[in-house]
Amino acid sequence: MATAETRDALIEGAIATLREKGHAHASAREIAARAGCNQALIFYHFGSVERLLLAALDRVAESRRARYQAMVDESRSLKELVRTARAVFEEDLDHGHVAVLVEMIAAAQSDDSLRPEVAERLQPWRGFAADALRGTPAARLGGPDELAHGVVALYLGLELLANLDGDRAPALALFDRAASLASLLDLFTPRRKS
Amino acid sequence: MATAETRDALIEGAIATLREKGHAHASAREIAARAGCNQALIFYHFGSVERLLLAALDRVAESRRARYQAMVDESRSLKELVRTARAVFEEDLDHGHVAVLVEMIAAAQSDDSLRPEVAERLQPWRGFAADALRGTPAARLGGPDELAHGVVALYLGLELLANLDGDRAPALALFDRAASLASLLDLFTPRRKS
DNA sequence: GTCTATACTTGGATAGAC
DNA sequence: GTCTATCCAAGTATAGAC
Repeated sequence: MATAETRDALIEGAIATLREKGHAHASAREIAARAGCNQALIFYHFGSVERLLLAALDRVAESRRARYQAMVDESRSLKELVRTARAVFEEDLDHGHVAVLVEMIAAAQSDDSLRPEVAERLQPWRGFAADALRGTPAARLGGPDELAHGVVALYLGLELLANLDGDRAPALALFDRAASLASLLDLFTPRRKS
Repeated sequence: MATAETRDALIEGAIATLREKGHAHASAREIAARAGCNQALIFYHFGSVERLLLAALDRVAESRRARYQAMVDESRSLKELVRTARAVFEEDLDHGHVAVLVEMIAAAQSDDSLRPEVAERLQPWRGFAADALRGTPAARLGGPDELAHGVVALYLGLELLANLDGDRAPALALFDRAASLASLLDLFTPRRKS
């Protein structure tokens, strides 16, 4: 098989494994089985399991970033932004998109070689969240950068709790409260950036 | 040695290991070395490594709950509550108290046997946060239960990001913004619960 | 209650045939 | 480029001596 196809299958296998089994059980043998190929190929193509997992993280992060960008572009008010965020949150939970990210972030917490790699790949998210808030009435509540940091942290925390409890209702209720608050803020500054 | 002392040493060893090496490297051998005793004793006293880790989680969770309760009791306004929360957040980061919790929550994400145990042990935190907010002007922004869920999620998320980046400044800046907002809310409802 | 010794399992990684 | 075979390290858990 061509190199590109095998690499692709391995990356998809790694994503599926991280999502369903977590970083702790994302072994070379498990991933290779899902990719339908041999365990040794991981080391041939990626050098180590860790580097394959980082490639998987790259793919998920980019795919989600694109999705979030589209979400922001479609929203014409802060309230709309919050409501779409709620929909995307459910989408992420249903498909386990963010679960992959959370697994890698969690694993990086106490792994010195993984930490800088994961941190670098999470960087765009903060910039993205800051852009989304800029020009929005929410920016009146604080600097966009600080607010963006909080939004990312909250999103990750809500994902963590929703998976833990197997119950997304509290998170969704919070989104709804935020939407009410947002529509209030929209009254004073109804228009978003030019 | 007496049973109680060995159990205690093992629990402390488990806490230290979770904090410094994470759940992935919290093995029986590593923990026993820190406790200054033999690996086999873990199975004699706790039955399995997992059950020892849960005992460690119990101890940390209870110790933090007591600390947070004291913090809430000392605060006379929402602004004071936020400022003390900021101080405790730094305390948690410095000593790695919440790191232990985060490790267990993260590990529980994709471990069917761990998930319900960890979820049960996190339960009091939401109730605690809800109590802290009740009677506070923050309750005007939404139901205390929903808000409490958000506060816990945000706290965990901020811890995750601060450890990842090795930089707590963005989190602290966020606390400061929240304090400003809180003092504004205090103007309208200066007094807390009777 | 605590130790040593050991059985058993899983996983990362490499060598070498094809 | 992909496979089989294999080495080696690390981990859980138990048996049995002390």
